[in-house]
Amino acid sequence: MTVIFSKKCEIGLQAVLFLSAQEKGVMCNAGEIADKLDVPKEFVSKILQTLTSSGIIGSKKGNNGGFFLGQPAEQLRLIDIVSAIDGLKIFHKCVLGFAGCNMSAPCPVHDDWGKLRNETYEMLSNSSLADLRNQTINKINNLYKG
Amino acid sequence: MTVIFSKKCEIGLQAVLFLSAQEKGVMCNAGEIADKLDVPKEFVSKILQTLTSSGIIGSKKGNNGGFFLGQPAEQLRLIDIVSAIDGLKIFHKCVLGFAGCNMSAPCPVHDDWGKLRNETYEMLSNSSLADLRNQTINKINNLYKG
DNA sequence: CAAAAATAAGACTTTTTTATCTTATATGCA
DNA sequence: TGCATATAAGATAAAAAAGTCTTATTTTTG
Repeated sequence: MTVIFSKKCEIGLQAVLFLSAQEKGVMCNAGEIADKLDVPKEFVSKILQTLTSSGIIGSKKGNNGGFFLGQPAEQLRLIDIVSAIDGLKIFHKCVLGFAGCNMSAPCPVHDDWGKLRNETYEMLSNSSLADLRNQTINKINNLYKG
Repeated sequence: MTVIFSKKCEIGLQAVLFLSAQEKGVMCNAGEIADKLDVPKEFVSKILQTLTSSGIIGSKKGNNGGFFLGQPAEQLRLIDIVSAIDGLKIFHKCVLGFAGCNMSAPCPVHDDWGKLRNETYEMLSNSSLADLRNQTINKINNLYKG
């Protein structure tokens, strides 16, 4: 079980962070990304296709091709990747799973979770990939391969 | 996709809250709970078995049997149900899915998520089902059946 | 122009999760 | 005692998610 995001989304987030840590203009192929993140190449490849079609990353076919950020790092946020892969439903659903959870019929943690959910959303949307770059580079350079 | 908890866990939480909203000594059978929560009887029944074996709820077989809280509502917390069904791993994993995420190699949201994760844990563990009772009763009386 | 290397696309397989079915066992009551 | 009605338990089925494979297409380079 993942924490909040699906496996696909986690890998998508990691892959885009990986790309954002590269020097501008540098392209990475699927094999390289898969190797660094320690996930199957075909799987990461498929996820990157999704992100390509939504414009978050760009791709170039053929020899010496690969993937790269599709927009300036200043304009990309983690929430954009989440939105493209898992969608934003989790930011509107009751954490206890009650179907009709709203202000007039709130679940016992409705307000508490509402606050935490908003803060989670902010965590993913208030910083651009450019803002996160130093931490991202540090993480990418210390990837753990078990 | 669920928010944080598996479907089983969500239904387990809802079912236990449902039981905690009953008058003391009142027993509910699986059919009744399934009907109110709008989920299959056999599914809720199976989840209740898990919770029975972990002592969170009690059960009585036979005619007029059913399920009931296995401990005083003052001693039960939402985190106990989560722990019994999904486990507590999600409170130790990186939200972006990085394998070796720790203080010396933190992901770009390591600290932010750490704080939110702790507050989520507190949300689920600082109140007993007794503390939540009024809100729970209100919710149970306003269950939405789509 | 041909070969090599890369992504694109979609079919397919496997694994996990969710849901259902069946049989056994326990309880209460006529 | 026998029947109706519960849960218990485990097998099975269905659905969803994760992962793999194959073929097509594109691009660079010799």
